[in-house]
Amino acid sequence: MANADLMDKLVSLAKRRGYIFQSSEIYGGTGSVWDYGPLGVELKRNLKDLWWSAMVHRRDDIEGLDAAILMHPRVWEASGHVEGFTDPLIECTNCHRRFRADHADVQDGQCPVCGTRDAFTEPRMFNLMFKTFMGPVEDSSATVYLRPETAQGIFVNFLNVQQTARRKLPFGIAQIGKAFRNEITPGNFIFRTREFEQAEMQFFVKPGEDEAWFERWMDVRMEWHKGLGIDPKKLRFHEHGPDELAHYAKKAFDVEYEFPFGWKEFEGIHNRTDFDLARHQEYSGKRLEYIDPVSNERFVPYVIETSMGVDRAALVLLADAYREEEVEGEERVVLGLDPRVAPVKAAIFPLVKKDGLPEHAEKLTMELKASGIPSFYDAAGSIGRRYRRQDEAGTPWCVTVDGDTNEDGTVTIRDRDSLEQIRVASDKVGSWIRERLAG
RNA sequence: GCGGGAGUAGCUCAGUUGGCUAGAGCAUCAGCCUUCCAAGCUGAGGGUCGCGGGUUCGAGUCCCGUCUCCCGCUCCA
Repeated sequence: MANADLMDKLVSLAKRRGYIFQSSEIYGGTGSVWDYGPLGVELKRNLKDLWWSAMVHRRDDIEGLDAAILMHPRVWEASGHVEGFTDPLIECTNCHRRFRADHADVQDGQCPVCGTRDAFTEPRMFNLMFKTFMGPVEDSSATVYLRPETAQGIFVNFLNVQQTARRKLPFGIAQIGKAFRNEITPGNFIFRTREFEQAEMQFFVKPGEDEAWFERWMDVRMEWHKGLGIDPKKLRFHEHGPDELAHYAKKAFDVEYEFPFGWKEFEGIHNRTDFDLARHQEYSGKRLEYIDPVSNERFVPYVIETSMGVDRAALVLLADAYREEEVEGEERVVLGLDPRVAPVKAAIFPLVKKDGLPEHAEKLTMELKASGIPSFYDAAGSIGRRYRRQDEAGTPWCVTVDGDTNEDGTVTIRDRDSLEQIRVASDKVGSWIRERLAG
């Protein structure tokens, strides 16, 4: 399958099945903003819940946080985003390429691409931060930014969390939330969007221990991704060279996935050193030091950051799960999602619409839903058609109520991937599914 | 923002030099049929042809404007 086609098919399937819609579609759509539909929101929630479980609930060294999107404007001066996120760009009026005006290769007035001299436009400032106004009056004194990263909410709360949670180093603070960037070049579906969600963890360590923790978090995060069933051959690390490093980072590794449009980052692991805390200390005038309770040593901690793009990770799951295959001469489209992230866990069918089978199947559906297993009842069309619908939606198990159910109380559970069918007592379906979700 | 491409049903598209009430396949829904992998039959719903203006007896089609999307231009989660 051609890769370009794969993205088109993914976008199409995502819309057809209710995973992802373009924002404000009835008005013609809004570029690079997407809405998650009934199935998409479940996928994304499952993904975030798994992350939170792994990073917060199942660890004893990380606290959670949910900081506000709007922050004091000075935060972004301290963080370097007011300066670092503003690029003076010039454009060659001959070939229409754009360049950073402060880069050396355009200082002589010659376009490095087409060679035309003195054909540049005046520099224009592109700030990647969204601005809005705090309060009813649109006055510059009330200008605030939509956060371009969630991390700063963690840094400004470092002492609050450390003290209230009575934490000793090393420990981390985790948070999931929206961030906003006025990207010049958004695109590739939900890969680069102007509104996006991050799942971030900032791990505070003693300076000198940062290198070792960096390595450990690289391992932890890569193992986590593999644990979601993502094809290991399509996962790799990419180390940032000196030119690529963000203004806050001393060392950075990307977790990359081989998307249909190439290897691209969907999580970053950064050694942010003491840059952020030190800058906030400087700009706020407040001490942001950690005092070691044993040695009474004072220092500004170093920070190891793991920052996952939730939307990108969702795209990884979708792209990795998508496959087309043949079953008995017929083509089927399957979203082979891990059952833990699959929006619907079980679809319940009456084999035929008579003999009380629909009533039995509806009752079973409600019982499963009541027990917390997202389930879906479907009686429309042939059994094969219903299997195909669920394959495409990513549902791992289909449960069919048939004539034998009336005799012995068993139903057929059909596995999406192996296509194996087994008989299970109707009242044991819930526990059968729960076992597999846990394992 | 600049260059290029494109807007007709949920999706993929057709629609002649302007000319009947804008069509097809798939999908969806209802009914029939059907005892485990997209069978079949009958029927239904769904479109102000992106939007606005103009030319014309008549515009999906021609003209002008406008909006939006997609692709490319050191952006990073």
